[in-house]
Amino acid sequence: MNKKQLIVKLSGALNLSKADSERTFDTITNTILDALKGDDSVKIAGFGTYKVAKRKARVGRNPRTGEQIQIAASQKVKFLPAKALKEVFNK
Amino acid sequence: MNKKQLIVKLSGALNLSKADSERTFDTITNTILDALKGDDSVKIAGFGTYKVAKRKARVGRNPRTGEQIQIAASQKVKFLPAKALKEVFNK
DNA sequence: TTTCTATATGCAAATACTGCATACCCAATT
DNA sequence: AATTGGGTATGCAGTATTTGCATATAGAAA
Repeated sequence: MNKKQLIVKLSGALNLSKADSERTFDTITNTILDALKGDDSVKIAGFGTYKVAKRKARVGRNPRTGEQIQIAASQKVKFLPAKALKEVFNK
Repeated sequence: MNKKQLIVKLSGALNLSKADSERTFDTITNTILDALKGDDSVKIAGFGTYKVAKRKARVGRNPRTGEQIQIAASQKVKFLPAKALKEVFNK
């Protein structure tokens, strides 16, 4: 399922036009992103938690040449599903 | 940041009451969940992809007792941030 | 049409995972 | 507004799993 199909579903569920649904959806993702930039975690009870995780620098490898490469430290967004979410998919 | 605080932000950005913002937000998370139950991935360009990942059964260990444990196969929801999302947090 | 994303490759190192108790913070109800 | 019940984080040990590097291509999405 891609974004367009999701928007169609949302449009029905929210009783909004597709354009409005998309605007709403984008606003929400942007708000979450902004929150993550300031704070470093966004907790949504019953769904999950978005966190910015720091990843240490380490030694990697160019899979094409096999040559070793130093990989810089970085940050990535992680999503930790809530308990309710795990249960939904394990019944 | 927790859900309540996020709702307040959304309320401002969407120009909706807090109650409506929360309803909208819950509708979206539920729609994503439903999509994940049917399909097994939801791709949102520019944000990320939610996937249901199957995890094989394996042998684990109770860290308290050291005793070996058989861990059943399970499924969990994974979120893979899009490229744009990684870049935001690595500048 | 033009941008975005998945895939595939080998391999080292980081990190997730498990049970469980405690502490904590949040959400909802009164 | 306050209390309470429930969801969530933390720490632990050791193994399993994931990650992420470069890069081109194919396929899908905007």
